[in-house]
Amino acid sequence: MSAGKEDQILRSELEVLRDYLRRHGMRFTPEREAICREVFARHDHFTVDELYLDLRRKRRISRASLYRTIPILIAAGLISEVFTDSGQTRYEHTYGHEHHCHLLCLECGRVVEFAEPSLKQVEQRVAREHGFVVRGHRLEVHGLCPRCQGKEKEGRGRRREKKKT
Amino acid sequence: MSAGKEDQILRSELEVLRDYLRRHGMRFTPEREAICREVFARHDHFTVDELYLDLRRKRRISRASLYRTIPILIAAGLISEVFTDSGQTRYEHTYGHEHHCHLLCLECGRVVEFAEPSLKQVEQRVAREHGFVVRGHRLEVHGLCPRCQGKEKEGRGRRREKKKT
DNA sequence: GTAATTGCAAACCGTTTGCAAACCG
DNA sequence: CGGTTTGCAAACGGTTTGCAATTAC
Repeated sequence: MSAGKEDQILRSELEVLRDYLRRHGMRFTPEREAICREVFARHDHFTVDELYLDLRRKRRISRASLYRTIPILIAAGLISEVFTDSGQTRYEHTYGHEHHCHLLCLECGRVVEFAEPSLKQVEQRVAREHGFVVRGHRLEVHGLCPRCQGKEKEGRGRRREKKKT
Repeated sequence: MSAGKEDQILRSELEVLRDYLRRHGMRFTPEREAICREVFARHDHFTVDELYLDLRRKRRISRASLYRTIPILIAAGLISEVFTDSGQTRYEHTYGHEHHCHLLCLECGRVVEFAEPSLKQVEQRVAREHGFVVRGHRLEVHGLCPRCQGKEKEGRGRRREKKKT
């Protein structure tokens, strides 16, 4: 991703967004600004619906705007999809942060972030070998967290939970 | 995963399935057998629907049986989810195969598999540091394949295609 | 002014589920 | 036989989309 360039002044996420929009003939609207602010205000792995409910408390906004804005934030290098959890995609803001990987508990869904610098070299090697230009990577390590070891259900993993209305 | 244990006689996937089912008080039905065979007959990253359409040509089967059987095959260590592509989950059979990672073209969806033995150590280190028991990992490297470099649309990636009926 | 964007509601589509009939052990 | 599994069709739920009204530039 384009983040994490050290020795370089970091523009604010809003500037990045504004620039991206301008360069693409798109408009910098209050909705897009609010969504971007909200995304950088939280420091978790959020779903579109969580974002929607929080934003909704502060202003008028529709889910459609969220669904239409998320891909823009991704293309602008501000956020990325981190993983899919019971059918819903989870995102995190990445602009200005070191790249990191995720350790996931298969039983309870707990997430631990960790750095793995060696993956940069893996990226390079693979890209060279296959003629790709690399844009990024995603590493998930799956396992059982301390609390969930032993009480393992020997089953088919977490089921999708019913929506809590 | 439980695959890839060298110096050990490899049971056939059907035996593995039969054992798993018996140990769990479930039945070895012709449907489950057919699904398992089909999964090991193909060597690609398939969606449930692709599997369904192919199986359908050979025998009577319902989508529901597929959706109910896939989690069993996963729990039995025969297949795994590889990635999500325009909203659909793609799987591959993994039993009896060395673990590998995937290099994905963001533009056309092309997939290249590659081995990365060093990830075993990464798994171990992270697991130790956080007290997890590791079950496996998934590494995706994202980029542009040779054909798609340059013609890059500077956009929001591939859109979900309409179903081809 | 005018093309882009928003909100709404309906459509979409992959997946899950209730139920009666079929069937494995 | 009895509890599992199947197929069907309907339900679910996250995401996308058509459209008229609104708005950034």
